[in-house]
Formats: sequence, structure tokens, C-alpha cells
Amino acid sequence: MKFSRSTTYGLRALTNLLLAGADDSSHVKSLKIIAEEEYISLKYSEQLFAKLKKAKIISSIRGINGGYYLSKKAKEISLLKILEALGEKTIIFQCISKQGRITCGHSTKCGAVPVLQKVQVAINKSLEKMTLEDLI
Amino acid sequence: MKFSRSTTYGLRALTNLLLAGADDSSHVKSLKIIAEEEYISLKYSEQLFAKLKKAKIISSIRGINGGYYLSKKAKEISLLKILEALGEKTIIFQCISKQGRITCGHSTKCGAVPVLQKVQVAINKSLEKMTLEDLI
DNA sequence: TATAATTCCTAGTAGGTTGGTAGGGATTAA
DNA sequence: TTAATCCCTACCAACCTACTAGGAATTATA
Repeated sequence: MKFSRSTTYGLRALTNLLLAGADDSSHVKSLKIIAEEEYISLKYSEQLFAKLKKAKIISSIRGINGGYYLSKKAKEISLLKILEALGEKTIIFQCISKQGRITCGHSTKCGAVPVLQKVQVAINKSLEKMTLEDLI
Repeated sequence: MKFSRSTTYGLRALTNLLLAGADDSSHVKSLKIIAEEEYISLKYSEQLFAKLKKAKIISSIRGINGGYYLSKKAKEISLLKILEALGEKTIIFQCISKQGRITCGHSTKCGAVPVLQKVQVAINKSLEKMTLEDLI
């Protein structure tokens, strides 16, 4: 129940982008610079940015002088969406059937589920309410 | 950011103990039976119960006709305490310094920390408020 | 057009963690 | 004395995370 390192990297990189004012296609920032500033491997951050792009959180301009920029305003990008984009699991409870099989997150057979669902809901609400803007 | 399988097992086993009325030294339940009922390996559950015992959530009677019982009333055992006992990490954010080193959860240098602390607090409050009693 | 900087795509991999297995010792009621 | 139980420690396979690596596609600029 912790954030993976890639999530941390992603959040750092996104705030970097935000603080650089890279919020439209004429104000981009290259990943090389971001990676250097955030002490993240370029190659690794490329993979993370690919995920963020797929989730339409950021956009890119290719070629020389290209780079990335935020697709939306910071306050329109929820933390939950970022986490999901980065592959961070937001389901905290792997339900396991009485037979020992992993089934789903909402089995009705397991007595432990209801309360964990409450926890789940509480967490997701927090994550949904907070946005990238809150990070700076 | 999910619960490990052992946490699930632990919660299932504890609710089993609770539902069996094993709440004092004259009402114990053997782990063998619990493990069978919950479809968990006996040897593995022994390790989990060792952790729960160390955290004083359960107590034990050794020897034949021995077994385990809850050390406290179910509503006095918070979910947070159970998770911690089982080794579930309740710190969701590994802070990583600008130099790339994992430092702590509360570095003042990382811009992402404050909001994640809020998330952290929200989650921990939920977990602290809920007790074993809520599980059944 | 040639070059260099950039994003984009895909494959591989070392090391740590998780979820066990295994063997046997200590304790105690009957 | 026996058998059931808790207790202790060591080991291990499979999976996941956090990378490394190589190169292709794209594009501004000289």
C-alpha cells in the first residue's frame, strides 16, 4: 500500500512541467531537461511520459525543439487520473475467494470486503479531489 | 497501493477467530482449523499469527487443545494496527530526494510532498477509525 | 539537403519482494 | 507417553519494479 517509485517520478516530472509554464503547444519543455532536473533516467522517464500521453494528461511536439506540455489546466487534472495513468493500482484490496482464488474487489462472500470498500471509497475520493495544481 | 495477500489472509483469519467467539483464554481456536476453514496454508498462517501475536492483537495457549484468541475486544482493535502488525506498509509515499535517494516521507524539498501527506492522513484516519468489529 | 535534437517503440534484465514450503523444536492435556 | 498444538528458522520460486539498451520516426535549422 504505497506509491511506486515511478509514480513519484511522474508526479515530480509533471510539477516540473507545470512550474515551467509548459501548458500549450508553443510552450513545451524537453524531457531531457526535465529528466536532468529531476534526476531521473531519460530512458525511463520516456516510458512514464508515454503513459501520461496515452492518458491525455500531456501532449507532445516531436522533432528538434520539441517537448511536452500539459494537455489541460493543472486544476483539471486529478491526482487519481495521474496515478491511474502511471499504472498505480488504486484498488487496495485484492479479494480472494474462500477457495483461495483471486476473484475481484467486490466479492460478496468475503466478510472483510464491506469495510475495505469504505476505506477504498474514502481514499479514492481524496485522490479525486486533489489536482495537479495542489502539488505546487 | 494495494493490500498484500497476507493482509487479506490475516483479516480473514481474525474475523474467523472473532466469529468463533475466541475472545479469552478459555475460548481458543486452533490454527489448524482456522487455516482449513479459510483455505490458507497452515505453515504460512503460522507466520502471520506470529506477527499478530507479537503485536498483542492475539494471544495463544500452547500444547494440545491449545489455540489462539483475541487479546482485546474487537472494537478496540483498529484496522491500522492490524495492517501494521501484518507488515502492510501504511506509508504510501516513498520520498525520494532530488539526488534520487530514498530519504523519508517528509522531505521539505520535494514539492509533491504536502498534498501526499494530506492523502496519507486521510487514509490513516480511515484505517484508524475502523476496527475488527466493523469487519463482520 | 544534412544534421542534430527530440519523441516514440520495443525488448531485455537484475534484484527485491511476496507467498509460500520445509523441517523440526517446545509445550501441554489426556 | 503420546499426540496435538504453538513456535522458530531457513530456504526458494515466481513475479514485479525499475531500470538499461538500441534504434526508428519526426522536424527545426543551417
